[in-house]
Amino acid sequence: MGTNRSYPSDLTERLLAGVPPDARDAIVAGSRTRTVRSGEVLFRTGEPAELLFVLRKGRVQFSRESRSGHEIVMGILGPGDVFGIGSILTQRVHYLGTAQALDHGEVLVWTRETILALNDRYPQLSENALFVALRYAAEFADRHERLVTVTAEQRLVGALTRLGVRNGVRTPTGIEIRIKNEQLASLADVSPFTASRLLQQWERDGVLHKGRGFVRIICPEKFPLD
Amino acid sequence: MGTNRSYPSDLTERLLAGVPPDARDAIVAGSRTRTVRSGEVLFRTGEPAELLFVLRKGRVQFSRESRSGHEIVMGILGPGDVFGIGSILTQRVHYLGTAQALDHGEVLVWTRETILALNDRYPQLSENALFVALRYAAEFADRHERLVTVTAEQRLVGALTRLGVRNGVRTPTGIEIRIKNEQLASLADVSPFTASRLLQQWERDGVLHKGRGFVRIICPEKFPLD
DNA sequence: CGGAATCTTGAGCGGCTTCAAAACCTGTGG
DNA sequence: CCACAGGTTTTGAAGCCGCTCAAGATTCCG
Repeated sequence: MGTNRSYPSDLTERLLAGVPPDARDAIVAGSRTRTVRSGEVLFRTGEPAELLFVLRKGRVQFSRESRSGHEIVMGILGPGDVFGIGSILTQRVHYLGTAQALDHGEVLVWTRETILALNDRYPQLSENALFVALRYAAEFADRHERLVTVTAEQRLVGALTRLGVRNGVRTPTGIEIRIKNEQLASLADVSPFTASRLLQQWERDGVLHKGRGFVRIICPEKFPLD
Repeated sequence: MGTNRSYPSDLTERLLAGVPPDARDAIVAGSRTRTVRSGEVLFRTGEPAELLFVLRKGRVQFSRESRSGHEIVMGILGPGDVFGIGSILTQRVHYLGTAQALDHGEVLVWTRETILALNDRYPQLSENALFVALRYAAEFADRHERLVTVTAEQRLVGALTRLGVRNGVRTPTGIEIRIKNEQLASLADVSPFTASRLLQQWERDGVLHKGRGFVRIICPEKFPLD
């Protein structure tokens, strides 16, 4: 099996919630710690779901590629996030997106075989996975609702604030988000041009500061409301 | 507990896959059979997920209401479909859509308390629920991809063919789908006017026949390709 | 038959996207 | 230190897809 004997404070909380400490040890012991380089692809859309991941350090982009070639970013994952959940199923399924590291980082990895055996002993695993899966479903549903109801500007505001809360880091001058225009645009379902223009405008209004590869939100309450 | 002692052939297959027959009996015995009238609401968006459903007869619309008041149809469920999956979680969650019967029909219902107890004995339940949840997530992801990549016309073709496969009934003259323009439009993420115009055009081309509340696909292979 | 729900039709228009090209940053290597 | 090449972002102008809105036509049901 694996090589881990200890587990990080609560970075596996989503997967191991409600699991007693000794069982946690056993489960984490079945994983392998793996470091990933920036840009490394962990799996691709449509591949059989053979591995389960918990992100420890760094960020991972979850995306799809449309046949017209352009990338649809479905989410930016951060430490603690669980992905590759299909691997917990006895029935084989396929990954529904591509996972690609955005930074140098670290993940816990279980093989399907291992996680299935563990789930046999600790069925709480699949229950927790169900919780995670439902959260993903809810996120997709929310995003879809926004896409068909609100304007491009409102979607961009929403995407920025969500990113700020989940992936932003506090700095003396505001909340900094490491993201490129193109990713941000895709997350908000807006063209990169529209994203650029709106960011531009908000920078003039003193709401945020931006540079290549990042946005720093200075004054979130000054975002347009309606 | 409930009143059911027998279970229908494989209408609970999604929920009970991989569960041995005697266990199936026990699980189904924990449910209550309930008939629903057309138009009846089983639960609403945001309510705590207290009940688990398996649809036996009839159809159920799964939808959301945007704050601007208009309805977003997320899916049309048919016999065998499982919904209200959040009820299997120990952690309380909320329904992420509204379930409304479209016909007079019949459902199996479990209370959260019951299904949690059953899941304790038969953890296969939450694994199967995970499978279902991932399918929903995949469906949302697909729909989103279509919305941002293909045209309104292509989405409408897609929605129609999917409906035909899942909810359509064979007739001598084609595959008949019971659906109103407005539902169809929402499923395809198109305005009802656009839907009407396109259907009109396809009727002229002899691809389908339509009336109030239904569409009969005569010649699916004649749908526009690109 | 009346009335409500559903569907159609036309005209107008508007929010975004598209496209091309230029400007801009940033790390690299001479 | 400077120049260069790559990726990234900006800008402007043009256009279009599909939506909106209002009004009318149709169908169904009680």
